[in-house]
Amino acid sequence: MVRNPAPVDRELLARDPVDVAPLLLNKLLAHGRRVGRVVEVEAYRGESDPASHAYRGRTPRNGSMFGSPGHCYVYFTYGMHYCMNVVCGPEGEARAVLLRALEPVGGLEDMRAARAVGRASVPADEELCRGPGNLCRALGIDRSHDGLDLLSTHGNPDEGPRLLDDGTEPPARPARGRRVGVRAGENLPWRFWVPGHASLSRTPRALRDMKLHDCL
DNA sequence: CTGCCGATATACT
DNA sequence: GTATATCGGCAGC
Repeated sequence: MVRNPAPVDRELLARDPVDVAPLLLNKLLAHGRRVGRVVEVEAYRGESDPASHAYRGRTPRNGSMFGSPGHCYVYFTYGMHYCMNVVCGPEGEARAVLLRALEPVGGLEDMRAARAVGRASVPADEELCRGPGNLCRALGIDRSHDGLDLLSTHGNPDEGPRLLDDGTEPPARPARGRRVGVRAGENLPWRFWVPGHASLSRTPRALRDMKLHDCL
C-alpha cells in the first residue's frame, strides 16, 4: 500500500552514509513534475574517505557537504556533468550519499526533452535517469541547487529538488559492491542497488562481477 | 552486449 | 601538466 509522498525523515539521514545509503533505495527524488525512484547509491565518508571530495578538507566546491543532513551537494565534473549527493551525518563531517540511478516515475516528457539536447536520439525510458550525470540532466538539477534542503519547501512547494517517501520499503536484500569510477578506496563496498533493476547505471562488467555479497 | 575514445571545466601536483 | 564520484558514439562481437 503506497501512501501519499511525504518528506524523508531527517533523523533517517543524520547517521553514517554507509548505513543511510541502502535505506535511500526506493525513496523518491522530485523536481517539479519530474519524479524518479532511487535504485542505486554510493556512500562517501568525508575526510576519512580517500575517494571523497572532502578528503582534503573544505573547499569552495565541496562546502555544502559540511552542512546539515538532508541538504544536497551538487558538483560539476568532467567539464560537463552535474552529480547530486544527499548530505548525511554526523553533522559537519562532510559525509554524503551519491544518487547514481533512478527509475523514472513522473514527468517523463520533461525528462526526455532535457536528455535529448545535444543527442542524436531520445533515450529509452529506462535510460533517462541511468547514471549520476544523466539523472541530474533528466531532472534539471545543477549547481544552482547546491546546498538546498531536500526536506523542506521553504514556502515554495514547486521550487527545488525534494527527497520523498511514498511508503515503499527499501529492498530486503539490496545488492552491494565497489564504487564506480574511483581509484582511491576502490575496494570499499559502499555502493548499493536494487538487484536486477532495469535503470541501474552502466558499470564495467568487472565491477558487476566483483559484487561482493548481498546484505541484510 | 563489450570496450575504447574524446569532450571539456575544475581541482590539484 | 595530470586526474577526475561521466557520458555518448561507434566499432567489434
